[in-house]
Amino acid sequence: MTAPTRRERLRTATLAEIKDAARRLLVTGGVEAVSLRAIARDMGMTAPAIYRYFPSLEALVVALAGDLYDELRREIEAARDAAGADPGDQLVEMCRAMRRWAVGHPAEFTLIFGSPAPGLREFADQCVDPGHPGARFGAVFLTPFVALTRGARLPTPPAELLQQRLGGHLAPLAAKHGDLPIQVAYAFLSAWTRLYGLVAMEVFGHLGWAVDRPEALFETELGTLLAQFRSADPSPDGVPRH
Amino acid sequence: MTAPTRRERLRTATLAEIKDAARRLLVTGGVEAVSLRAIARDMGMTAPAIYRYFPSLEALVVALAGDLYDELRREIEAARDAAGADPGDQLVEMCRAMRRWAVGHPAEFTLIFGSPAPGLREFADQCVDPGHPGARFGAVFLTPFVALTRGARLPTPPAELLQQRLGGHLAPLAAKHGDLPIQVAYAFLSAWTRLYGLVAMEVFGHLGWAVDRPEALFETELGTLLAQFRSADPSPDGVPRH
DNA sequence: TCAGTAAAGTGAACGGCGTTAACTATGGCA
DNA sequence: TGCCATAGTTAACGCCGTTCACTTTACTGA
Repeated sequence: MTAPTRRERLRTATLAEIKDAARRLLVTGGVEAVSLRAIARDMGMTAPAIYRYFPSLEALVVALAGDLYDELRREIEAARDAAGADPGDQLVEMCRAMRRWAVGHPAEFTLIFGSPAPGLREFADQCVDPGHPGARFGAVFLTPFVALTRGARLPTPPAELLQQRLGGHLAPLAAKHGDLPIQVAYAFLSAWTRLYGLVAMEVFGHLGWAVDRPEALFETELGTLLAQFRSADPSPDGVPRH
Repeated sequence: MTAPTRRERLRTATLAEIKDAARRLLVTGGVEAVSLRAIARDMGMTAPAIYRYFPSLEALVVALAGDLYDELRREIEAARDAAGADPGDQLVEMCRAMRRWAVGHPAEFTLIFGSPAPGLREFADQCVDPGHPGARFGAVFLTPFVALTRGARLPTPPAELLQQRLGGHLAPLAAKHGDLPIQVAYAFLSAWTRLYGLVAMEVFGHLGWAVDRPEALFETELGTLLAQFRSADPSPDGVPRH
């Protein structure tokens, strides 16, 4: 690990400046406002110069998306670390941090979790690789979820039924976490899609027809969701009651 | 209601042709492939001519989105009508029709349910108006859901708690369906966000890290979802509790 | 029937975009 | 000192939405 040369320092500084400008444009005008010419204008440069740093606008946007995954993950890790030792508390605070970040950074959330802009479809597909920023993001949720559900009777169909219906189709997940019981895997997926659906609908403006303060719905849903998984309250027959 | 003149007939025909071409471009290249010039090329026209029919490209895309809502609604109504009289069966088939349409028409689904393209944010906001295509779409689900949950003990927090947490924030929904018990309203919203999350994640490619056949997950989730609402466990007097 | 008019469509132009190609300046190294 | 990879420039091509001035076409009323 030798010290970076002057050239290298300049290069990484310019690279960061490009991504900063791109982020600024993303925030103020959405992904369609991110253009090479606008970035270059912001930096006092000309557009073709950016091709020394990224092979295309799409590649730049993909790199930005990777950074955003990492930023969101760090945010959620911080919420987890501030929540104490109970995995249920940790998950609640992580979900809240997720929504808080999404609502506070709608353009960024849209970029990584919305309908994929050109080039981001491939980025999402590569998420099976454990080193992918999205995969590392997801793994953060999995650990406390496993701890929470350990020993709990999960509100899912019985394992045999899941195995029959779903067993052969969880290959991507099993490749990374082969030791996951199928009930836990299914419960995790179910919870994740619920969380995603709620947050995404709010950020995309698809809840306005029903709710005028989505946070209230989120908190309610978070409460019922967690109640289903708390090991203190195992439901006797798999159907949650209140 | 007089017969349409020849001019009017030509006009509506051209209008339909424009939307057809736009739809074709949407399907093959996503919303960013829909351009006035490409549409005009497809029709053997020049781009400015389209301004006789739409004030802008955005307006054209919004009109297309409205048509798509109607198309999806008709598809789902057909599935309901083919499912017999049981509201549970109806809902299952409607959800399946929803996913089938979404997976079969990813670009169209993305346009109306994805992160909003320019101009579609406002379109989504106007969804509070009952005449809005999106509102009419949603209403189709509500009717059998209310029938299904009538007399059932819903797997939600008790009505008092919901009233306290959520009561004041369902104004948009209450404006159209003021007679809806809060437990039913909340259960409907919860179920809808679950369905949305699952289908959207599949269509947007955000499930590839976990599942290689999303339909299996969808069917499993649909089963557990419906099991929660089937009136197999009605309150003793057949009257909804709230 | 025919003049007048409103609608439909054209062509040129403006400024924006991604991208490529040819070219210039410059920092770092043998 | 001389070389050369690197970073940056300008010019250009072909897209794009949109506007404007213009022409063509179809309908209407006297």
